[in-house]
Amino acid sequence: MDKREQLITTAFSLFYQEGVHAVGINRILKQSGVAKKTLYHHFPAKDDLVIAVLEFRHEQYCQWLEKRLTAVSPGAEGVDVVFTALDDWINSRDDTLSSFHGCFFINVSAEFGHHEHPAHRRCAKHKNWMLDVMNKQAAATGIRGKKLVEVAESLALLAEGAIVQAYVRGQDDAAKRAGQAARLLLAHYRR
Amino acid sequence: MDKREQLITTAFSLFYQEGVHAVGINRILKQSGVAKKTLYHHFPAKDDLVIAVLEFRHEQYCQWLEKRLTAVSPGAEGVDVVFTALDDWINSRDDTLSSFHGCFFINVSAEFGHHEHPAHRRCAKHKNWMLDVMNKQAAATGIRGKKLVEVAESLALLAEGAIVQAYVRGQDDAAKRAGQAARLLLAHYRR
DNA sequence: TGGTTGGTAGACAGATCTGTCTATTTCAGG
DNA sequence: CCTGAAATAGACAGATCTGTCTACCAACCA
Repeated sequence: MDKREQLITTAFSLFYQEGVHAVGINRILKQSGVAKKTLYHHFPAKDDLVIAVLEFRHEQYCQWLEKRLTAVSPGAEGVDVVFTALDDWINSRDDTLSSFHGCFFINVSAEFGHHEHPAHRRCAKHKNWMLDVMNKQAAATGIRGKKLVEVAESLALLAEGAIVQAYVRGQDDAAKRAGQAARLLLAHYRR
Repeated sequence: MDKREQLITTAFSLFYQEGVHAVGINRILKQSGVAKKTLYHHFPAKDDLVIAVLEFRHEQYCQWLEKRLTAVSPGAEGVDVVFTALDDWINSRDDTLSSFHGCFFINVSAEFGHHEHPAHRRCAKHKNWMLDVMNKQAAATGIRGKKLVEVAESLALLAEGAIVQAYVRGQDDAAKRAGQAARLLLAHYRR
């Protein structure tokens, strides 16, 4: 594996488990077996590594979810797939996305409070993508216009809430509950 | 104001805006005008100050929400009040809870990743309380048994999701959308 | 063959952070 | 009036963290 890639994956696993500010550069170097000079050859500063890690995780997450979505046709069934996927992730039944430690993007947002910070911005972009996924699925059920926006945002809200509840309270059936509510909402909007 | 209290409120405003790990003891001391010895007289270590700050915020938050809830009778109306309260908070129309920077408890959870850590535990406790509020409101509508658990958890999920979306994506109408979905869900469960 | 590129090991500078300690002050209660 | 508790300013120790720099190595390609 490329040294750059090695740094990113090691940094991700440490950042995800312990937080960005709690993990020093030296620990990443030691665990990845990469020299400090090499790190600073690839990244001007730690913050740039953080951005690269966010990019990496986003890519990983997209591929994971989209792969699961290809198994079914878009629409109500797709929405179900999203919530079962979340459920598998939360309960660590799917090892594609490491052991569950909440949403990496929410966690990083919390550490980089200011909205203008590139890291925070990158997190927002991930959440916009998630909303887009919900939008596509909802659109496939035939919902249109203002209702489409409403239902997509509500579905995204439920997904977000499930991840947070599962992380903070350790409630492992949060995604199942969210999926249930999602089905109800979707049925209502389809009338 | 008591020095201890002064430390806690100053620490809260800094922690809330910039994160716990990003704020050093010395900045809290400078801004609050309290001596270092005094801090360590009241708290054995920084972590203990963090716990005290969490306690303070929880108290503040409870009082804020419960005050707003006394204005109406519990039930569907109460649920509405919760979401309008969230909306006012997110859009900083209510200065009881400082300017909106997401949920302090979610943010702190993200920084103290391990579930066994006292700070993380304290955050879970806050979320349990929030669930309890939803439970009481839902119970007042006459819903009982398994359905009560389901609807209360779904409502909590929506509230959580709204706070996160508002924070990470800066979506300021998240609570309105969540309130809308909440009304739908509640109506469905009441049949 | 010789220059460029990517890599290694780790010393080092300089900042910062937590927590301790000294020496001094303020002030309320017995 | 005196004693003890609470507070002050800030030096200091010791750890840690980011980022720089030196000196060296190995591979590749022109």
